[in-house]
Amino acid sequence: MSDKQNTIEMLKKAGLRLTKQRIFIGDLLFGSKHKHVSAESLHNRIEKLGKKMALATVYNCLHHFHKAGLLKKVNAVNDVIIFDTNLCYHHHFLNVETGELTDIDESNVSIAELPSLPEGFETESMELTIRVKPQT
Amino acid sequence: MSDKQNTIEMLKKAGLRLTKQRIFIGDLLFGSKHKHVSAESLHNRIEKLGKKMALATVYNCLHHFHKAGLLKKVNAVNDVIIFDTNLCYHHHFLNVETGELTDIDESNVSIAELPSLPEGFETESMELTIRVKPQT
DNA sequence: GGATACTTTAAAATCATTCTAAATAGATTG
DNA sequence: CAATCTATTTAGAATGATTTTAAAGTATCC
Repeated sequence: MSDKQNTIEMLKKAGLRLTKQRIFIGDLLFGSKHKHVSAESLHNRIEKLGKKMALATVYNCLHHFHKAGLLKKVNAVNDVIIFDTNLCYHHHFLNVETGELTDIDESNVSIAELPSLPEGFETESMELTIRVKPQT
Repeated sequence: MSDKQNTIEMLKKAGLRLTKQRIFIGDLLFGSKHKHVSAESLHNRIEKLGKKMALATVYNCLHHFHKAGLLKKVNAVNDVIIFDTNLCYHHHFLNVETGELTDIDESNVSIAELPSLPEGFETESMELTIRVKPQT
């Protein structure tokens, strides 16, 4: 099954309409490796590949994918929203100089104790961010 | 020693000039309880107290306090920078509906294992964010 | 194929934040 | 304490990321 077919299946399953733009972006994102993208960075990549697409479309698409559960939102430093194709619970190194995120292999972290949640709340997600900077 | 005197001592020690605005903001922030503020929220509070101060001044002041080590920056959801008067290493609950942060008592969390850092990097800080939402 | 509802798009609008340049006010020195 | 120097405040303009708008385009269903 080609990548394109995979993406189409994925979008269908998620109940999203099959548009050229979504299929194109889906192909870029849902390959073998997990990726971190911002709307801006993804748009740049698309333009470099010679495709024309409105930046607003990229924003729309990322938000739709997120709502459909195909992407995870990650907090980043430089007030840029980062989307992560790795949906499972995991943690990040954040390079504070560049804003670059790197996955931390899940097996390398364990949180031994957790506090009890406030009354009437449930956990949506949990993320450990280790901010790193070049050694001085 | 009055609060005002405390603030003045604090600013002096930090090598910051003593301006009316900084002393006023210092008095608001460095009381008994730890606080989380954004420039916007702090500015609102100041206006409600009947003081006039440019929003840019609040931004400047928060950044200066941060550079001087009097405040910690915290990543938040709604692309709003939050400053925290609690300087020591600690974690947060984040209410995803309201953006409200609550400190997690340090003794309630322990991170058992940590991954090794990328080559040539050192840790700047580390934060666990537990995103919570009202129970459905 | 045609009606309908959802998408894409370019451009304008918005929101948090930063910058600019002029006016003001601490700090320092004589 | 006055003169000077330099940092800070301020209003308003500028920026940068994101969202909205309204019109044109396109997927889906019958």
